[in-house]
Amino acid sequence: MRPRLEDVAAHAGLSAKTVSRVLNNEPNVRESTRRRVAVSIEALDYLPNPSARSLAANRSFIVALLYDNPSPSYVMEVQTGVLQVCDSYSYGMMAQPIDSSSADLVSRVAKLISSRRPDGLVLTPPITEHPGVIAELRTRDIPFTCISPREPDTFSGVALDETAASCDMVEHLVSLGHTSIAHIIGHPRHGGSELRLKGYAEGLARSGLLYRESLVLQGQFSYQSGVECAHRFLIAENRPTAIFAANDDMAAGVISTALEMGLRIPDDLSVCGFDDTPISRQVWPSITTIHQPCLDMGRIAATELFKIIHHNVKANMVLANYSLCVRASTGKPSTSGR
Amino acid sequence: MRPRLEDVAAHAGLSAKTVSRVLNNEPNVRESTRRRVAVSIEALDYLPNPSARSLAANRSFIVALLYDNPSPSYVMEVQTGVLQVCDSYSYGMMAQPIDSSSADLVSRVAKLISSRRPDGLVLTPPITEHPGVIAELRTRDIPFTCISPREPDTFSGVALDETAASCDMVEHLVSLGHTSIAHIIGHPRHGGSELRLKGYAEGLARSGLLYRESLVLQGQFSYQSGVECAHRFLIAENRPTAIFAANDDMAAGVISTALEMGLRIPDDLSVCGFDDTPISRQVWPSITTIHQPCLDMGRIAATELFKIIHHNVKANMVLANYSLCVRASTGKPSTSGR
DNA sequence: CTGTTAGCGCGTTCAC
DNA sequence: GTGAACGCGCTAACAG
Repeated sequence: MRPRLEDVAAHAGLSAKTVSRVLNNEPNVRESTRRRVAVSIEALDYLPNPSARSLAANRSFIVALLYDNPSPSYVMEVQTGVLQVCDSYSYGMMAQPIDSSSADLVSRVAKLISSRRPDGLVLTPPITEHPGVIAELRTRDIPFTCISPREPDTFSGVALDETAASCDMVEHLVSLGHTSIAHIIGHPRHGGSELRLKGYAEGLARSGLLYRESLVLQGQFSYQSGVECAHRFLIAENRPTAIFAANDDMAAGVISTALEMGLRIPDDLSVCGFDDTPISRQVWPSITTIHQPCLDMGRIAATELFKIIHHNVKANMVLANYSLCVRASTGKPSTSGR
Repeated sequence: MRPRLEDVAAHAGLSAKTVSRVLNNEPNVRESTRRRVAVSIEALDYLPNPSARSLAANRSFIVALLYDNPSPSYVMEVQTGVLQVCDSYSYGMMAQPIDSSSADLVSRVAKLISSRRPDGLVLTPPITEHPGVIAELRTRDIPFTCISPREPDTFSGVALDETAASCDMVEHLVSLGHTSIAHIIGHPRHGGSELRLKGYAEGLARSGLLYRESLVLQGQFSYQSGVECAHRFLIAENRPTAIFAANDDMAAGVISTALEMGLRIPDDLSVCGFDDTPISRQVWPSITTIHQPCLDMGRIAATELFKIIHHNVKANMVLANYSLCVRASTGKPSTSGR
């Protein structure tokens, strides 16, 4: 059988409680005692039983990551980041995919919490948008942090200045000489879509360009929606010289459509995306995009969460850094063209 | 406070043990009693405390998914499948990324098992290849199943007939008229690479074509390795008319390189991949590939695992179905060309 | 078929 | 600074 706390205590010639104190980094233990315990733990190869700990302490030592995102790379990166931090706190992480459009989302989340009893949650878009879920968590007073919520001011966690990033992207296009820049909006239920659209508009304004309805279409963040919107833009009389899609998947759709139509990228059309997902590096030409540090964001969200769980400190909303990745899909508009 | 088992028992006018029996679907309970318990559980909105259950039953009710795979979509799909099955058994799942090339892999796995104490494990490539890990699990007598192990006969879990699939792919190319078909091998530490190479060779043999060393290069499953191998193939005197990459990422690299060089796909070069990952649908032209049902494979691996954990039944090696997805990147070789 | 007793391994309360 | 007794909520072994 495995050694128990009691065995460690016997080995060290101490009481179980003292060993427990050492294990949980509690104060009021002499440093020399601490050492003796550490030696015995090592000697017996002792590891605490998580169930017993949880039962007695009335905590699960588990964090839940809630997601409902079609992008596997996004979820994987965030998950990896959260896991890293959880590991460092000897916490477990449970990945919880959940259909955020289902009518009984709130009761599902409630059930999930009741059955698994996580000590805290990390929420990702678009679950961060759901007022019912937020209300439920706040009512139950269960710690949580958000990644990229629509209104960062009212949450703890991490966000990106997506508006500024989009603005930068537009200015990049303008600096290349583009004046007819189209935008494909992201999924309507993701706060990011709105912020990126806002940044697009701001970028135009700053450059003295007009925001034109005809140059903006609603997408869904999916490759297919990129294809469809691109088609509509590109068969138009006066097609834009650049298309800024609100994410990389849609940008890839734009590229496919353009190539299919025989256009050259970036000579006939510049294309850019957002997120810096693997696809932006794996299509030809490679896509100019905004790097979103998902791994870091997962780490930060978890770190902020542990401030609440562990240190009983108030968590903050941290702003992560983005960067513009200029690649092969953007260039000067051809003077000939059209 | 939450209701406990005892409260349910009191409400139903029964003993705690009887309620416990119902909860765990044990036999020797009258059907009418079962109903009474169910009613009380419903009435009190009772949910068992997982820690207490685990402690008393000496089981964690948790399954661990071990992975070390660069493809986020692969891991996500498998994870989703495993999660679905775990949910249906009221089990939790812990995702456990682990560096399979680290020297102390075995001790890491051992530690992971000792600290989290999962009731079973699902192993994915390339961890399935590691004899030390397998030995450790067998020594500890902890249930596990494998997804796509190199030698399916000696494991339980799920596999694909990757050799047959590769063979089919080659025959597809041959049927289009190709006679000069190159292959890019996958990562050397993945069993699949070997099987796919074998299928490539078989496909050639069946079609009466010669296996030529000069038409086979070692890749790494990465986009970049696809780019490099493609370059070497395409600058050759007698370049192949088709390149079969052992996965989609490498195929995407081949496509980029070919387009960069001004080749038309599939007119000047046919390209195909393996896995049917999202990228195969999101590049232009879309990639002909083999569909690997990762979600199902995750489900199957978990289902087989629960045969051992729950039913104490022997698990099997299940063969999942693949299918050939013919898309836009393969076609007849142009008679003009070259 | 059902109930009783004991204990899983740890943290908490309070005493010293 | 340290220790003893108790209880967390549930299941196992046995009795009936």
